[in-house]
Amino acid sequence: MRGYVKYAFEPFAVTVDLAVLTLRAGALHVLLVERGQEPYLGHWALPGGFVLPDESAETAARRELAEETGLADVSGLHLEQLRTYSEPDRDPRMRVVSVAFAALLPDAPEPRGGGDAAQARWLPYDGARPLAFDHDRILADAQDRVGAKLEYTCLATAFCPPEFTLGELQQVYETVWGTGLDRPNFRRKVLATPGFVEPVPGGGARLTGGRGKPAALYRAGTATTLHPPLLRPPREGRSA
Amino acid sequence: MRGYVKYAFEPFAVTVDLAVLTLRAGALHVLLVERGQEPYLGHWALPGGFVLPDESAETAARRELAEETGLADVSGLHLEQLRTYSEPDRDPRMRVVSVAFAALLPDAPEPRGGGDAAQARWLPYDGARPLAFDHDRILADAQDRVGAKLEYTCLATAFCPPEFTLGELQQVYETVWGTGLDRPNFRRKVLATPGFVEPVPGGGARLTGGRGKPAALYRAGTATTLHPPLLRPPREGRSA
DNA sequence: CCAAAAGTGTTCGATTTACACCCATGC
DNA sequence: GCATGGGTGTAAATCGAACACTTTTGG
Repeated sequence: MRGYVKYAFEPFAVTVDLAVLTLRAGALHVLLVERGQEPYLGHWALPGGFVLPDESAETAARRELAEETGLADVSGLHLEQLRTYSEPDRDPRMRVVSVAFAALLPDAPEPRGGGDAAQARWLPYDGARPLAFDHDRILADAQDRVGAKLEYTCLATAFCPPEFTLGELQQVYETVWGTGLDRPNFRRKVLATPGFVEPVPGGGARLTGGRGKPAALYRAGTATTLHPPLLRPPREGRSA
Repeated sequence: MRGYVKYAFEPFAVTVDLAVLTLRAGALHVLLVERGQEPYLGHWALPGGFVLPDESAETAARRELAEETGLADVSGLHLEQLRTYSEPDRDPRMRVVSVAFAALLPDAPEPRGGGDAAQARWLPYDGARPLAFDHDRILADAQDRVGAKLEYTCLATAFCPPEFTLGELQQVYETVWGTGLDRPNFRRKVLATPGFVEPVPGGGARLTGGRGKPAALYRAGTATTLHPPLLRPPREGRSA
């Protein structure tokens, strides 16, 4: 039956592509690199690269994440496999199967070009289209997935620094979903979910808008799923 | 930067693995093949095979599904990418990256060995462990995913024949979740979701248990997501 | 004092749950 | 008749959206 002889089948190159998302100035931003060669010369693309012979896709993704962001420690960042893109014609040069990942960053230091020659930059989520290859699709899939997971997981804290206010957490939801939320109700839902957030021991507080009452600080809790879920407000235009 | 020269990097074999699930006699069953060679000789494994040079992983998965089940038409079956498994040591012979899929079947005809030599068989979900390679993990991931998607999508109808009763639909939920559901409430929730199911035009009915009132027949509707979701009853043992 | 942001309380209606009850069929 | 499974009704509890209100800060 299945011949496992090396090279009996056309070999595939296996790469990872990263949709690295963060929040800057209240807007969703993506880490992109400008292509310096054909095809898609001059287009923006998702950062990524080959999976090395002794790496899993996850390992390769975290290595690329460190290289492209220039961050010293990426071990705490949220990195999650999205899906694999394997259309035969997705790279015109050869057969490339790409495992796509979504990564979520709390703050957004301007990336320092790491090992790679191409400089990476943060761009607004809606800017810079069309991207190279099928990266528009990958990026859209990443945003879909993240938006959906905010509903029933504690993923939102991955966008926040180690200590954050409930207002900042709410902004994550509002920015990714593109909707407004009622602050009192949001607060209650979050605090009613055990393990979602926990108050910082000292009971610290921080001034957010320069004015107003300082907000209490929280840390991410240990829970990973949300019961009950924090559902997106239903889009208008129901077929009632 | 990235050298795209063929064979500049160790090539990977790319395969698909299928977790084909169905309901038989009120229990979840999986399609498995018995391995006829080392490694894992004699162990059960998920069906699967190589992605051919001109195929996407999705195309390869549907081809394998047809071959292994022996079904004439697999075009209507639910097939969904799960994730990709790429640990360097997952196959002791060579580097194999596998894109895993979950497939859902309504009924369970005993598989006729298709193009492949190894005979495929339906086994109860909990039987036949441990499976070959990392297939235990893949299968567990498939069940997790399916169980979760029942909550907020119309996926349950993928386990049902073209015409089904609400009792049968409820059994899908109960079997996959391993819990009991209140029939009157289940019925109302399903019917209150527009596009989940629609009554069969003639208004047919079918006797289910040999006794009792014949149940009305429904078809799968056009909706794909459930609003509001049909949440799993919370496991006992909350930290109240 | 005013504006702004955090935090608390309260109301009202929708949704969920739990259970009682009626209907149609085979034996 | 009675067991079995389908289908309807309903009251109580719960949840969630909406919004008024108080608190704490900077100007």
